[in-house]
Amino acid sequence: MQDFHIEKTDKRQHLLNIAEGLFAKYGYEAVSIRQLATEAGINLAMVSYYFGSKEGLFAAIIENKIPRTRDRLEQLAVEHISPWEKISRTVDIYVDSMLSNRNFSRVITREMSTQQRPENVKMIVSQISKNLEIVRGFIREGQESGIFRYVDNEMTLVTFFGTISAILNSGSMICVLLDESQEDIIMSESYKTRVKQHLKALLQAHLMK
Amino acid sequence: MQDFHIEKTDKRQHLLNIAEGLFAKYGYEAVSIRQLATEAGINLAMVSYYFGSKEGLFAAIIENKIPRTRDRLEQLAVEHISPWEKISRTVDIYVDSMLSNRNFSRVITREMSTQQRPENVKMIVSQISKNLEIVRGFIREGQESGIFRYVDNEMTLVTFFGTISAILNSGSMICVLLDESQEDIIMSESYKTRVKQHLKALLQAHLMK
DNA sequence: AAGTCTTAAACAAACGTTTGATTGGCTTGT
DNA sequence: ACAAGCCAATCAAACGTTTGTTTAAGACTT
Repeated sequence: MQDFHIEKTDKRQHLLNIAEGLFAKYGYEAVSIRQLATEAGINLAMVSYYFGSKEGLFAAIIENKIPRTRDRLEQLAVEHISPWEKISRTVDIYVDSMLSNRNFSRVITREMSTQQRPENVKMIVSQISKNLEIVRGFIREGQESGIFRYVDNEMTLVTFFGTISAILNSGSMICVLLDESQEDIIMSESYKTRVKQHLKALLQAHLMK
Repeated sequence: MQDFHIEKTDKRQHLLNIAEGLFAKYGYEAVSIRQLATEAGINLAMVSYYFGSKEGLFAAIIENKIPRTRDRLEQLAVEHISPWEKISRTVDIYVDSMLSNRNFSRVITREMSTQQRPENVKMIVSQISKNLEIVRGFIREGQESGIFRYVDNEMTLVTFFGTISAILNSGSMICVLLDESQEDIIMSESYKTRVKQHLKALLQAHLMK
């Protein structure tokens, strides 16, 4: 069921995509190089040839795809809109990017919950924490201008990311909760809208005076 | 660094505890039977002797420790207290049980996010969803008696569990966020209190009219 | 003495990685 | 223009480890 007509230059990227999907589904250790090679339609030696090692492949997935969310947040930071509007747009940005790059987000989440490859964790944390700092800035802004309550800002951020992570990582649980049979409902546009609406309502009630 | 004076009858349980910790830390596939045996101070053949296989050991961890949260929730359900009081006590129950059984909760979370052993996922989901049903009942109760808003109930539950899961699984992220150096701050009693307070404030603002 | 527990050793299978041969396109010297 | 040389890409095969599991003999308990 795989594509045997892969463009030469895209072969490497094709392998990266396949690997991302398999790692997201089964976890790093559970996916063998042979499985990767078979599903990507290449020889297993090519993995080492391209990336040096299995770990090299994994690192490449992370490095090549650290989301470009930062740019969008920084752009948001300098706009002349209300703090609440910034929070609201932050919800849009994160739900869109994490649910659109579902596999990647799951790989990242699982890597963070493991203490196996600390250098990876450090790198991811350093990236994400910069984003968190920006969002925390939005909350503070609202508080200093008197329209937000003084809540537990850090825990509020945890709730924000925790909600999205839960949606990404507990697909089968969500399906039972929503009485849905198919898991890919999570990817649908209407579902994204629902998640956004919920997070906005939640944060508005929590933050706004 | 291991205990060489293990009570005979507790040897099996000791292995279960060690395994739970290692699986939580590194993930199922990344932990070998040899590593398990060494850290538990037993012969590696004992794992198969006790549990038949590595998967058997894993299943035993799950089966022997499906949290007794249900009993506490069901007891809560029949008490004559306000719906909000029930939600508030639910927060206490879940934060206590999940943060006190941190390793177990992490094993469960990771198992759910994987599509490796579907029978395990099914079992876990069926257990948890019963609990969710009870909590959802509390929310409905509040809505029908007119003191709760009609929010997105399912998403609210996702936020509830997502927040606690994020705390359990993203320890290093949280530490950066809180400017803490040591990870075991998460286990401290004062931290538990903080999580509870946050969740209660959040849910109150979200739910109460 | 019987039966349970414990052990070191061995097992096949699967793992990530390396090797050496082969290919095919590109440059180079004439 | 064309053979020679080169280099990156690709492959099947084999490498040495490590994996989970089994075995068969020994030790301990009752």
